[in-house]
Formats: sequence, C-alpha cells, structure tokens
Amino acid sequence: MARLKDVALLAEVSLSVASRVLNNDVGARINPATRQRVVDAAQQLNYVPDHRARALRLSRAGAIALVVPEVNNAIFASLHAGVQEACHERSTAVFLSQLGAPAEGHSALGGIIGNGRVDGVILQRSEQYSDEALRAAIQLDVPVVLFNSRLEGHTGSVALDDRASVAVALDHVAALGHRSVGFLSGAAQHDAAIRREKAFRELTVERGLETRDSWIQEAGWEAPAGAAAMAHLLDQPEKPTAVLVASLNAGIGALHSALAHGVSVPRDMSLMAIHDTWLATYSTPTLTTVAMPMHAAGRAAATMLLDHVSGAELSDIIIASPAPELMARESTAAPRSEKY
Amino acid sequence: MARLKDVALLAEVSLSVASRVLNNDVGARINPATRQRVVDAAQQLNYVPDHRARALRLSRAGAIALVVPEVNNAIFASLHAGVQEACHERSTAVFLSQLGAPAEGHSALGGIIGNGRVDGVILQRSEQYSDEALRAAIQLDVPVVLFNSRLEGHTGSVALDDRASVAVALDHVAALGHRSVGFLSGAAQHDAAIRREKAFRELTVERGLETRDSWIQEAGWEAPAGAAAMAHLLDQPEKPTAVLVASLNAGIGALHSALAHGVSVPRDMSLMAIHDTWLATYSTPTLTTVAMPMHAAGRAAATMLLDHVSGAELSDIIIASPAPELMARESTAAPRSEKY
DNA sequence: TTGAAAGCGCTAACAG
DNA sequence: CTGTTAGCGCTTTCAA
Repeated sequence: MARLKDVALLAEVSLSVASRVLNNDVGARINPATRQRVVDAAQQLNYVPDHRARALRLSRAGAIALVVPEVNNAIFASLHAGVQEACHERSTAVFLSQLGAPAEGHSALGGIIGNGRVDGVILQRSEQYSDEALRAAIQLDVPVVLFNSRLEGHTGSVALDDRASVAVALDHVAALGHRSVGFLSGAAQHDAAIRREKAFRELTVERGLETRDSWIQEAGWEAPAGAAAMAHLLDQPEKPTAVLVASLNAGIGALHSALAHGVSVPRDMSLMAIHDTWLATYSTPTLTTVAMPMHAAGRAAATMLLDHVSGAELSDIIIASPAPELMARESTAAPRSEKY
Repeated sequence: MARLKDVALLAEVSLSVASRVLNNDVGARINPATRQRVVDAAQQLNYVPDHRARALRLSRAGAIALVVPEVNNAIFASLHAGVQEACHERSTAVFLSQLGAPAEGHSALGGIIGNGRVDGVILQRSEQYSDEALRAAIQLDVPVVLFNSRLEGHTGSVALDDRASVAVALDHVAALGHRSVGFLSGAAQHDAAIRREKAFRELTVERGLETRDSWIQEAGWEAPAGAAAMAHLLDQPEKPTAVLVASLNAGIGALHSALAHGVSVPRDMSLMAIHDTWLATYSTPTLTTVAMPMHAAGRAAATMLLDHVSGAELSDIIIASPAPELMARESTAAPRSEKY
C-alpha cells in the first residue's frame, strides 16, 4: 500500500506539497513541473489516500448512513438509488443499515453510526417507533434527516406528498364509477400513516365517496398486516367496492387475503396500493398502484444532508415533483354493480 | 464529545491507564479502585471512543461490507441477519452495499470498501459477472469471502448445498407422482447456477424422472427472467408436469407467466422454487419452496472473515446444516393425468 | 513556491 | 501498578 510519504519521496518533494497537489488545494501556488512530478508519482504508485487518517485529520468520515426499517423492502430500492446518486457526485459513500424495533434501537443506531463512522444519517422511521422512541434514537452526534416523518422540535426532513398520492388513487376509482371505498392504513404511531389516513377521510368527503370507520383498518407496512386488515374488512356485513392500501407490501398481503376469502379482484373489489415496485407487476392480478417519487426524495435527502455537513441549514421539505403517478393495472375496474 | 483525555483527567489517571481499563486489557494489572474511577468517569462523561482514531491506530476499521447484487431481494434478509448476528458478537459493524453490473463494478467496489473503510468483504456475486469480471472486482486490499460462488485460485467461500436443494424438490414432486420435470435455471455464467443445473440433470436420471434440454431454460434470478423462461417453456409442444425454478423471485415471475398463459397451477403444472421468503406465502397460489440455510451461511461467512482478520486462514466451505427444507404449499400437487 | 512541524485521538511499547 | 512517549497517515498553519 503506497503512502503519501512514498509519493513525496518519489516525486522528490515534501509531504505538504504532495498533499496539496493531490487535494487540488486551490490557494496553493505550485510549480507546474513539481505538480506534474507529484501526479505522476501518485499514478505510478497507484496511490489511494488512507481513509482512516483522512477521517481523523479532517473530522469527516466521507460517508453517510441510510437507515431503513426493512432493508429488503423493494420500496426502498429507488430511494436508495437516489441517495447513492447524490452521494456519489459528492464522493461520499453510503452505508445501508437496518433498524428494527426500538428495543434494539438506541444502542444499535449508536453502534452503527456513532463515533464518527458517518457524517450524517438519513433515517426512515420504523412504524414501531413512537415519537419518544424515535426522539431517543436520534440523539446522536451527527445530523439526522428524517425520511417521510416529522418530529416536533426536529428540523431536517424530506416527506412525500401523501395527500396527493391518496387523491390520485381516489380519482382513479371515482372515475371508474366506484362510490364506496375503504382504506388499509399504516401504523397509527407513524405520522406519515396518520397523514395518509387524514387525507383519505377528507378527500373521500370532497369527492362525495362513501366510507366508514369500519372500512378504515390499521394495517402496517408489511404483507401479514395487510392480510389481517383485509380479513377484518371482509368481516364487515357491508363492504366497499374499492380499497386503497397505504403501502405496497401490505397491498400484496391484502390481495392474497381477499383472494383466499373468495373475493374476486377486481370483479368483486378493486384494490390499489401506494408505492410501486416490481411486485405489483408480478402478482395475479397485477396491482394498480400510485408510484411515488422515491428517487427524487432520496436525492433530496442526501443533498440536504451533505449541504448541511458543509455548513448549510437543515430544513423540512416535501417532494411534490414528480407528482404521484397512477399505475393502472388489473386490480382495478368498474364496480360490478355498475350497469352500463 | 468527551475524549479519552477528559476521562483520564476526571479519573486522575494517565491516558494509558484509561485506555487499558476501557479496552479491558487482559495483561494489565490495574488497581481495582483505579479501574473503578476510570469506569465511573467514562460513564459520567458518556465517553465513546473515537472510531477514526482507533481505526488509524489499530489499522482496523471494525467493520465489514456485505455486498449483494440486489439489496432489495428478500432472499438476502436472513443472510444479512446471520452476518449481522456474528458481527455483532465481535463488535463489528456491517455495511450493506449493492454491486450491480461489472461496468460500475470495479471502481464502485473500490470506492465503497477501499482505503481501509472496512476490514473485509462478503461478496454475493451478481449473475452478470463473468469469472474474469469477478476476479477483477475482488482485487482489493482486503480479504474477500465469496458467498455461494467459487473462483479458481481464490480461497475463501461459503456455499450452499445446491445439490441437496434440488434433491429435496425432486423428491417432493416424484412422491406426488410426477414423471416429467423442467428446470428454470440461473445465469450460465454463475457457478452456483451451473451446480444446480448439473445436479438437476443428474438427479432426474437417478430418480428415473424424464426431462429434456428444451425443458431446461436459463432464467436468471429475478422475476422478469423467470417469466420469460416460463414463456419459452410453455412454447414447447410437450411440457413437463412439474417445474423447478432455481431462485424464488424468478419463481414468482414464472408463476405469473404461467397463470397469464392460462396454465392452472398446480392443476396443469406444479411449480417450485429454491429459497424461501415471505413472498412465497403471499402469492396465489402460495409457492412450494426449498428453504436454504441462509442465516447459517451468513454467520459462517462472517465468522470466517473475522477469524481471518484475526489471523486464521480462509477456506472453502459448504453449509450442509441445517439441510435444505421443503416448504410444501399450494403450487405443487399430484399431476392431473395421474388417476387413482 | 516549498518545507518543517504540530497534532487529530488513540494504543502499545517501554520505563519507572 | 502507573505514567511517558512515540507514532498510525494525513492536512495545515507557519516560516523560509
């Protein structure tokens, strides 16, 4: 492993000159010939700066952490890609970590990202976190940007336009002729889930769509929760003709549950979910979804974080563009009772 | 941020004593009272060692990277968990990274894990990598343990018992009464795919099951490839009554494709896949799979890597236990033509 | 335009 | 049993 010392030696300059050349130090007036010698030497020795020493000296890790509740959830694929992209442009590495329930939470987060391993964190809140647990978990020595979650007293968040996503879905089923619609929401602890449910209640009224408390079931984000919520909904004596699920994996669970109960989708019931991944095109029937701008959100979160590390202020923003987009597939159709 | 210096000052000891106490230096004889003072001081100041300084001094990053082709593939969930578990026990952080096609490969791997950011890498080969591309990508300054792949001249790998997994699946359909079986394999470049296909060809013969070259289609690991391979298979004038898919996501794609072509599963065709994730229980019909010991494999890979960092030799091992386990679900049944 | 030297925070000889 | 000291490899004043 070539050290800076070796480069300096080969180029016959001092350490400091070598360092300044290799860092493109702007204020440094270096003789072009000298500069060239250093560059050549570095090239020849295949020099790569030692990351640890740099980090120590600069008090900068050159890396950030992206922390999500479930690494394997495909929803995060494009979020991750967006973060990577923005960080790559700024020569920053991205570490992906999983942070589940609060129990393992506090110490785990500290262990992963504490002590200067990273310069900042983008945190996607697990639905198991209460506000208090979340607050405790982010008491770190590094800046935290929350993804699609806000916290009283914490500045630094990037949120999706939850209301718009619900509107897109409701417009779709309304246009298909549905008059009654149910909602399988996220966990009540999660502010994004609360926002989506609130939007659902308000927007159904606005559109003159019928809904009921018993048609609004708490589901959570993953398939088992979605399946259970759908089962509850199907227990009701009267059911809506269309159902919106707050998250895709829960939607997959809800679809399975509906089919297992003998409900034909979309003949008996239209089904939609928020978020779009490859899964939606490989279920049978394929699932109508609302694609959210996860890539842009990832970019925005990473950019905000890196700017902050360089001195800028954190802020709370909503990603309104690109707008949530309807991906119409087989799981939605005109309600059976509608005769034309 | 409290430094070791502050702890030493508060405890009224020298830096070295503080360091030795806090590192539980075994050979160090420290007065219990002194030790206690240091521990108390550290506690009181909420001291956390600076990771960068430690890494520099020890030439150890205290972290490893787990590199997979597709972070969001649920197959890796338990692999990841196993790695995490083993690393946690050794106070090592795990960074999860994605490494796709070779183009972005070499530099990407270097950027992620080069320069002392991690002490080693567990690498799950992407099926897009040829042996040469893989060899180029792992020319690093850190040890690499390959997961479920081997490379001529490279020591350090943990593989699954591919042959056993195929055997379990074939035994299952043979017991159900099937006599003809097809196989949607992985990419031909990938040695694990080659092993599974070889095992398939040999074991069908052993069991007296019929198969044909045209029933063995290259599929790859993800859903689109599985769907395409199934479409090809269904193009054949004669078809097997049972099909094994080499990987779960491809199996989901194959299932979708079969249903879309009007093939009823399992009535017209039984379908199985290797690897088990939540997806298999939320498709309709649910998918019969062979669960592989991914958790154990993850533990083994991490343990081997960390042992190596501490001086032990790398080796090439196969995880034979727990053995591949059949998860019988709805997608397999007795063939229709079998009359009882 | 270049070099010498200090020191980031920590650990590990080596002395007491 | 405890303290002093020399760096790990790098960047950055400060001086020449």
